Amino acid sequence: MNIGKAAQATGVSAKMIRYYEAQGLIRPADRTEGNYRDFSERDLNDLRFIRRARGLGFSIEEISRLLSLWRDDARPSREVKAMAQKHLEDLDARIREMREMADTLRHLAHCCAGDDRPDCPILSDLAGAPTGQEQRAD
Amino acid sequence: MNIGKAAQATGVSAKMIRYYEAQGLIRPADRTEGNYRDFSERDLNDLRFIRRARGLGFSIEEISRLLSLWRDDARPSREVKAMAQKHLEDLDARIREMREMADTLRHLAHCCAGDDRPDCPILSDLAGAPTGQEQRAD
DNA sequence: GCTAAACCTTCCCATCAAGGGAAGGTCAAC
DNA sequence: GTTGACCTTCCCTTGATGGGAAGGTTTAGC
Repeated sequence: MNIGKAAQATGVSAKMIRYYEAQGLIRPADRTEGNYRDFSERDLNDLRFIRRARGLGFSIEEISRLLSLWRDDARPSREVKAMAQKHLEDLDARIREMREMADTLRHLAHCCAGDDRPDCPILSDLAGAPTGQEQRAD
Repeated sequence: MNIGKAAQATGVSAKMIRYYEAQGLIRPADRTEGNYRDFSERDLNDLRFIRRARGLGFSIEEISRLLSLWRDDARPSREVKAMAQKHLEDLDARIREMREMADTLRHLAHCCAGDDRPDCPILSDLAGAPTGQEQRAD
């Protein structure tokens, strides 16, 4: 199966398949006489695994490790769980940060008249005016 | 005030100050005889504005527009509010995505024994096994 | 069996906001 | 007047992804 069909079958773009190969995430695909990549069913399964792991926000490096664990029949599930929990902490931290941004912004936008006049609490906040809502150093 | 002092005074690194200047976000700073950048109080205020706007997640391009509005005494606050709301939508969308990832991952990690045995619902999910929790195409 | 289109290959470039580091010029303290 | 701390510009790297060029291969139509 050539790269275009493999891309269609897995939902991973041809570009990204080549990139994953270059990064050593997947083994180099077989080649046809004409030097076209030739993907096996197993290759497709790896690509689908990668697509799902990307969908959960794992980095290429983390996915590389997850693939090794997946292929290792003697893996301790402890290791997989530890990776998941570490990634979960990262996600939660980033969500928290973004929620703080969003909450601040929501408050400021709510306080802004949004009309023809220039007075704007959003700009006042960015300019450093105290509002009772700015982030304090804890 | 030279770039090091300006960086300290504003919380924006010297690297980033030069970058913002190169990107046209701030006007080119004055120069001393020795070709050092020389920042005025007004420059510092611009840098602080940028730092706060970055803290709310605005992109360089958006900040460029916000700075123009800030400097324009005749701005309609409507424009600022519209920018804030657009950015807020982006933030909320990204938060939603990440929360879906985190929730899925939390469930999978919760279901994983995390011991010496190889059985692992996290890997099973990534490998495509149905779990009742995977994301469906709506 | 030829031709054109569709596909593949590699290689380089861009994104975005930041940092690293080299080579060389300037300034300040002692 | 030397030394060390600072500044300057320039280029490279990050991470995951896409764009596009130049050129080779395969396939479908005739």
